[in-house]
Amino acid sequence: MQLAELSKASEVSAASIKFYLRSGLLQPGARLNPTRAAYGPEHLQRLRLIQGLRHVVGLGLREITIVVDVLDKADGSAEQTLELLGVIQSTVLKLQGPEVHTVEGDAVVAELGWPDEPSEARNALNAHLTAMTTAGVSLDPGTLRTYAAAADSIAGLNLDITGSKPTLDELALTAAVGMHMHSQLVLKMLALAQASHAIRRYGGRDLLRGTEE
Amino acid sequence: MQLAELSKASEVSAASIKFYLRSGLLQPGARLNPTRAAYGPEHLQRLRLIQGLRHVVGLGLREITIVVDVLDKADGSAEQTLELLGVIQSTVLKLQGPEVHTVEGDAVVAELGWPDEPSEARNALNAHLTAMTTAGVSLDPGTLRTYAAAADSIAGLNLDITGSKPTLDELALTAAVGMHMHSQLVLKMLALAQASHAIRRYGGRDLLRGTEE
DNA sequence: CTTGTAGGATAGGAGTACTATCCAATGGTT
DNA sequence: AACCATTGGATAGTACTCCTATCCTACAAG
Repeated sequence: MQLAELSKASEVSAASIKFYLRSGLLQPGARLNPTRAAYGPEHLQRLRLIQGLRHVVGLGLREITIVVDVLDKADGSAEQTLELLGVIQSTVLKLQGPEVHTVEGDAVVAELGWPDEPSEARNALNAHLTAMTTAGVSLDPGTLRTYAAAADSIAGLNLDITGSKPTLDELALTAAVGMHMHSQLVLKMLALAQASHAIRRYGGRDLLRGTEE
Repeated sequence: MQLAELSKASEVSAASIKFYLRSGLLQPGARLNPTRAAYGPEHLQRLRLIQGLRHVVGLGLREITIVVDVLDKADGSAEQTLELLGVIQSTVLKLQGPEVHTVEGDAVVAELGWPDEPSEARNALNAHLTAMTTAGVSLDPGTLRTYAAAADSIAGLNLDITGSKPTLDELALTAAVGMHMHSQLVLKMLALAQASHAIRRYGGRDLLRGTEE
């Protein structure tokens, strides 16, 4: 498979593929001669990963680069898979900061029997809980526990699916897209709940059809 | 309050305030004479709304413009408050599309006794459920119901807080920030859950501390 | 009457993600 | 063996967003 074919198969323009090659997002193909290179299915998969992270999850190229760099170093061992998931999480969460602790966060971890170890994700949760309190966004412990329980079951399912020996690219994509989709689902659910409560409270009829500009 | 003071109070540079004025995000101040204008608390609040939508929720200026345009037309009546909430939701959800229906979505609405009316939010939920199915992201009905119940209680609290006659700017900010914060909370919870499951499964110790590049 | 700051307008800059163009080498076709 | 479209590599340019810097004039306080 050469560039033009790869472009057609992936629905990414040849110019963009070249750009990704230059940016290091895509590994160079096997060189056939000084002016030709062959690409394989792994390149197609990588392009799918890039497109998914870019357009579904909404990551920037710099963040995607971080993920693919780990992918390119990984060999599929358990350790590296774990590290990969960690990097994906850090990247999707877009967070790095000092270690933070919250009683609520620790309570959730203890309650669900999650391993009590520091991680980027745990820190992100604690930092976010702090931020929510600071911003004055209400959150009762029951809701937090509800989220945690839901997350617990989803995470199990997610890893089950991705556990059937997919490529690391697929694992990465599934993990990132899954987290993002669920998070967005909650956003939409909240909007609908808010709309529903608002209709009850303010008693509108069909005022929520949107902007009819 | 003149420009310099407003800038100091809001922590937004004078140049940016001028830019927002030009963009119509901020109403012009009361003109004292051809080269001077006075700004009031409402301008400060508007700036806080802009900053929150911009940097917390991550909206673009075009989207923020849509929200403030509605705010500037609204008078605080129930109808307009409802419309405002609808616009905020449409904007935060970044969605417009054809009407979609899903059995799961309808089931949730029926189950929680939400008003069975079409809305942007409801459509967004249905569209998203469809997208999740298409993307192969697993979601069992129990989890969906869990989210819905959580959203239901949060929405109630949210409107209670915002119900104590705040300004419309505050209402808008609270609604948008609240939705976004909860959605991000779930994202972080999912990451932590996934990390925890992965540690159990792949048996790492402290491999999730992140990218130690 | 001077001087400094406000406010307005215009242009410029930084970041991101491509996209278009050019070019020499090549390989398939004739 | 000659030809010509294509490939891949490199460079520069584009489109968009969100500001930021500069310049200018008027006015208000001293």
